[in-house]
Amino acid sequence: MKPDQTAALQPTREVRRASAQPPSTLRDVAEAAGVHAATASRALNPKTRRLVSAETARRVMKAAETLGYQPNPIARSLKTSRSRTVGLVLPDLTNPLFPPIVRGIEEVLEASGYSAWIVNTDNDPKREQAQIDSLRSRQVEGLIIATARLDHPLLRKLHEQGVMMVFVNRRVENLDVPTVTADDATGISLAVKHLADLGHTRIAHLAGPQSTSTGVARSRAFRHAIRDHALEDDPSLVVECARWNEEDGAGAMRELLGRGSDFTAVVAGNDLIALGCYDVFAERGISCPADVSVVGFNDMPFLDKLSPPLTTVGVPHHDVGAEAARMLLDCVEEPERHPRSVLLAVSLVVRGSTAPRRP
Amino acid sequence: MKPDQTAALQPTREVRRASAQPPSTLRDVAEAAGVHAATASRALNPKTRRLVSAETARRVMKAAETLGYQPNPIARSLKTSRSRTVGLVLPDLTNPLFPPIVRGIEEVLEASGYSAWIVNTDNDPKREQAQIDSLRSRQVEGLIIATARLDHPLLRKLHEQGVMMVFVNRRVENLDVPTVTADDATGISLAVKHLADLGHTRIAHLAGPQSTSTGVARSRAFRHAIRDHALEDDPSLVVECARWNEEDGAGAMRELLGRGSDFTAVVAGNDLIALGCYDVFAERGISCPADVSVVGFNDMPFLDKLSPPLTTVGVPHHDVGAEAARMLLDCVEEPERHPRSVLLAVSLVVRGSTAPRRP
DNA sequence: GCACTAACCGCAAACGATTGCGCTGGCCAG
DNA sequence: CTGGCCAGCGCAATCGTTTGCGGTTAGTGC
Repeated sequence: MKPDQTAALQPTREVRRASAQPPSTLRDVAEAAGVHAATASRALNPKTRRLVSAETARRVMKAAETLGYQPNPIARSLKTSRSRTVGLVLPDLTNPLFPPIVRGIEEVLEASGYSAWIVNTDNDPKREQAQIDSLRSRQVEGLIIATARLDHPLLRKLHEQGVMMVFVNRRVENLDVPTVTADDATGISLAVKHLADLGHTRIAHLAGPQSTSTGVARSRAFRHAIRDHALEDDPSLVVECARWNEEDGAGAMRELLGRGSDFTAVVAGNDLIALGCYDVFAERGISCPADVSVVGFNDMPFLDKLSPPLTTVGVPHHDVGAEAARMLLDCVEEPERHPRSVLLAVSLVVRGSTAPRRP
Repeated sequence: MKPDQTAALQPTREVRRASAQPPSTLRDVAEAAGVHAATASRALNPKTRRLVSAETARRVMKAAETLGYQPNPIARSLKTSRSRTVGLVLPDLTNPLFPPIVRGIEEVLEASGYSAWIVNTDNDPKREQAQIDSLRSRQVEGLIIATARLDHPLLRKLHEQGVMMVFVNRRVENLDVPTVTADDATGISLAVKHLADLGHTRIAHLAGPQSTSTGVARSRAFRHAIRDHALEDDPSLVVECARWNEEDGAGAMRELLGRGSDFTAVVAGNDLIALGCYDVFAERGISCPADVSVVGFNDMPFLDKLSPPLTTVGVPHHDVGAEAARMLLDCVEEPERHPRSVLLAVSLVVRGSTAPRRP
């Protein structure tokens, strides 16, 4: 090991290019202002500034300004065990559902001087454990979790340990953690009403995983809506997908067709499941919406360009993220506050995949 | 300020829930093994393990094991000014092009014990500057940059300062920085050949921003391909988009139609620009591919479900990311190595948006 | 003129790891 | 028997901040 005192980004390549002088430290500022580092620290922090005289505060701040001083977050974290950082735990960034949420989160975090560490779990509990461990060792001050399952021992344990968390989209059973979700129930109800208004009476449901709160909320809402509109309540018309993706959506649709019970419309657990239906329709020469109407859930990007454009339930992803971030920051600021949860309003986005029932 | 020595994630809420004992430190391990912290440090690090006797090394490692010791990355970074972290600078995570690249990057980083910090710049130089500053202050060991413009003073300066970087998708003019891109030239050439084979002779090009290397590479390749196939080389058939998005794609298509020069096919700078064309076609009752064929670039997700499914050139996004990460790690490991660049092979993905020219 | 207080500021100890250097003891050669 | 060497380990400094505590100064009341 040769001694290498250069900062991380300064390469060891010998006398490489222009100087790149090392960033100035608090000591530099203090020296420039003719005070002790401790005083400089207090002068720079608004919360402690009243502990130093106005005059020295001014001098220190000017020195910091001219030196272009930027506090070293690493050193600060080490001392304070805070990091102005939160962890963001996603199943898979590749799902177009998440980027808008991420943007919403980052927007409000940034306004408060925080930032987010994004990790993917691929729905693998081992990975999830490892990623969360890694986040915690980096001193994140809280977690925004998008991977919750109804039965989720890891999250339960974290909560017992007092880890600050908020859930997005899904929640854990009997766990009193702030959650922000779309209003699944009215979303589904809007969808069913829309189909009922179009004359459909035998409506199928490709439910999301019943291991997730969202999956059960939506399928429960589906049953209720069916009864409310006095439509045909046939258990053989609902099939569950093991995962929220196209593949399982397609599988469920094949299963449904295989059962032979007829239907003229389907409400899918989410947009990806709906896309799975599209695949099967293409396979089997079924026409949408002529033969069967489909409605999705989420209104993920580019659905309007599909063939046919997918009718779906629009949820304000950006707001979901923003709200979650706000709640997490609230928790961090005043941990005693009782957890609230918020339900965001949704709206039906009618496009081309739904049509009146063929007479 | 009340004294708060609890770790970041342990709440101040009084005696909240189960204990959540503080994570064990190197000293704890050392004590348990009956050695000094320095020795424990050496024993735990494979590179320095030969400095301690095999026996003590064993004892220390066992102690670490039973205590569940996890080194504190913050403290380590502070001391070593390394972080096992790289920065990932994107224009906008919401662009479906990026998530697969991100996954590729994370995959190889993870294998080497690194992880990535993702930031968005929204194509705003101020934000870019701020975000990169923030990354650097967090001691990232290198940057993967997806926001390069041909003329990019900030990146040029960073390179002069010796900051480790690799570019993805785009490069900076006259800057000798490792880059991984798709093979734009053959991609465009495949597209043009495909259209020529279908009988098209007047082919338009909606070029990407000429401020980006990718934009100029693709439009240059377009001109060459046109000449190679002896097609009509009419300057009024190419219009430039200011940004790589649907909106500007639509604008460019309107401009093109406004010019009145006729054409039967268009190769778009990327998929989003192509989607912009779809919008305008819908507006004006133009039929694709009957009236005009369209080919995109990138093969972003879900294009196969569009109406019509978009013919495009497929680029291995995941590999782009993986390769970039590998190169960055190489740079970090041996900074003297001369920068290589890699060009990844592309392939034409023929779908429904291209058809033989109408007689 | 003295005691007392408040306002300011510096000292030094942390936070948890890494690392140059120096000390110890055992071993071997002369 | 002595000197030298080396392996193995501990000491202490260090990274850049934050913060409890104690010391100095000036100001006030009597």
